[in-house]
Amino acid sequence: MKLTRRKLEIVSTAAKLFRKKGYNSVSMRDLAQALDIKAASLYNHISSKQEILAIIILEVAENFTEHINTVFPESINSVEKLESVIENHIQITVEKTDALACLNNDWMHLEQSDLESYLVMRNAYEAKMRNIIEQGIQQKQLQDRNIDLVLFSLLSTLRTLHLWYSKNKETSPQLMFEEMKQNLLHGIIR
Amino acid sequence: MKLTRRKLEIVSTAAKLFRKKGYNSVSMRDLAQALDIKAASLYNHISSKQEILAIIILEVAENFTEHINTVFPESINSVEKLESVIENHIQITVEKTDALACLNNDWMHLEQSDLESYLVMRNAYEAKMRNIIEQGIQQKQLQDRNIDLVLFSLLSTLRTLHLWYSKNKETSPQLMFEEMKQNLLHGIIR
DNA sequence: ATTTTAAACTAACAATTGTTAGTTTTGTTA
DNA sequence: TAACAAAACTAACAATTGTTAGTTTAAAAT
Repeated sequence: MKLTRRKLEIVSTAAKLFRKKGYNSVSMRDLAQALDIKAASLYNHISSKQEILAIIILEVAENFTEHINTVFPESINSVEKLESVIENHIQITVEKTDALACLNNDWMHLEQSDLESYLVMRNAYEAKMRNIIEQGIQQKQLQDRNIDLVLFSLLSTLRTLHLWYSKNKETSPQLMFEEMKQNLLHGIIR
Repeated sequence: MKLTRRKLEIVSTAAKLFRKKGYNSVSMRDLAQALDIKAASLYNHISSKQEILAIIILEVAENFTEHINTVFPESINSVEKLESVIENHIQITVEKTDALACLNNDWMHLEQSDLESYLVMRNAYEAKMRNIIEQGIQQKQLQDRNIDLVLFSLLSTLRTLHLWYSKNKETSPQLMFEEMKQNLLHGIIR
């Protein structure tokens, strides 16, 4: 089934609902009501509830994958790479807030090959981030710390930034970028 | 209903399951099966599924509340206060991993007065953290940044540290504390 | 004007949900 | 041993779940 305009409406409405209550707490009747139609009518456009979740999550996951691949092979220094990653996370946070929240909260409800695809992408992403950090430590641009905890410190904040943004939508991406670069890379102590 | 030993077994088993799949994806039959009894037997010990969730979440929330109240009035400097908060988050992460994950993922499925209690505690906690950061900026111990984003940068990582810890259970709390203090307060750049 | 297509509808299904009622088993105390 | 309490059981309930079949309506193409 291809992505018609109506199907995209369904998917983005679903993302909004899934985000608030979680995939399993939103029934097809809830979703239909939000679109002012009956539940059965949804099946003219989508093949299953699962398909909706997969579309939402895999699209964002692919965005992350694409970006990390553009930044990875270049020989710019690792701090610039990290800045580019931060910028990308902010952009996705701003442009695809609901879908990003779904990815974070409901990825474990994906099934079979979709779950598989997601995990492959996530693992590859983290491995590449890890490489950037390792490179930074080797080149003495980053502090010599526990790599996994550095990686987690960065990603945990970047991945959940949508929680902050949804309550502060007036904030410009530029400001968020400058502030987060400081907080994450330089810390908060004077 | 008071907390007997059996009831605690039920609650902690539930926390483990809720954590993996989310509150609404764990049925009372799932929970019963994990305890090797029938679903109806659970009701000899608990009054509802909701009660289980409330016990899990409110207990952890009270732990955080108690700690921030011990650290708040003292006149130690704000960086030491932040270090104490970090230490407390790590301790709860290590000692109550499952319950903490439930709190993070499923608080929105609390109902009525339990949801109210949770939100009151969470708001109070964030307000006190905010005060500490404000004090730190005034006293020139912290960088003069967007306070809300500084607050979020700290809390987002501390709140989700259980995700890292559950895959790295051999790590000592001491090491985690030292590394996270560095990452969060001093940043990662050399 | 007629046909075709898209997208809604009603009605129903089988499965699963949290929970209750009433009963039996188990282990402890009188 | 008899009595009691704790904790399991079986059976069932009403509500909700995702989904299907078949039908009607509205819009677009011929």
